[in-house]
Amino acid sequence: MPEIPEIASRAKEMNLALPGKQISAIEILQPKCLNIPPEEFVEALTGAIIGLVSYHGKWLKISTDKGWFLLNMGMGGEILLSTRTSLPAKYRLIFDFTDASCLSLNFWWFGYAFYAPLDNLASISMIAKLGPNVLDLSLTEFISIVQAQSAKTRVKAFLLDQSRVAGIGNAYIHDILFLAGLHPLNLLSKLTESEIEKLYSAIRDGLLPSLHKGGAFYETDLYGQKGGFRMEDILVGYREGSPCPRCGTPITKIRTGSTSSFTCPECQPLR
DNA sequence: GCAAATGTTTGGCC
DNA sequence: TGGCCAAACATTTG
Repeated sequence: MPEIPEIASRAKEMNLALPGKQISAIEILQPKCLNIPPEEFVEALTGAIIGLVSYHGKWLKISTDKGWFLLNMGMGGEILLSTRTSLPAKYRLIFDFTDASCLSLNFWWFGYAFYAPLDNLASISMIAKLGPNVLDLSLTEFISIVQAQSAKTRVKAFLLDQSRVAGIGNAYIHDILFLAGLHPLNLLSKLTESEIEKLYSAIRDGLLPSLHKGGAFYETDLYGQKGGFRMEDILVGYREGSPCPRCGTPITKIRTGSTSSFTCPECQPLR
């Protein structure tokens, strides 16, 4: 489940390894994940020289001198930098470089690999509609975004809405809400100023430890190494029945709309 | 062996 | 507008 910690880590690794490499060939095994016909995609990026890599929300943005290569890993997968002789068992897309290295991509369910012209990143609506990267916001900016939401917006729905703040997904959100002491279904409009500040801090405290460890254990880096953020580092997420780290009450798994949430019923009361 | 659940995102319906 | 469902169809768990 690639969210900010994994995406930002991958962007950093790619930035150290990819700039300057020239794409010599592109192999597409799953055309469905593209935004344009495979022939056009190959034509657009073959020969391109890679520039800086950045991220916006859950999207990786790889710049090249021939346009943007945009990647959304969906519900998880691998981005591996290796050679043709050591490819992973499964992949859906391979970029070969002129130095004989190659970047293979796999995602195990949904995922997108898009192309956008250099001067028209906005043509990709999925990216154009994204809100600011959640870790880039100042407290003041965060407060004004929160206050701009409608009266009926629930805390969890807000945090997951990529058009408001980008980068939080349904994995790290469990610990973020726990750290903030908020039930996922509480109304955003009922939060006091100090609760909004606490939520702001909780977002950082919930994401930064994993970011600093290269992402979660269930995702791998460009070289196949697992992330350093382990199950033991998770506070309440996926820990149904375990004691709450603060009060000892068993953590419960509840249904919140079409997603699940893990919460401490004592520390995160529904209001 | 089968059913259910799983990180994403969009679009359609009420 | 929000909530809910279905759709893209892989892989793991009970």
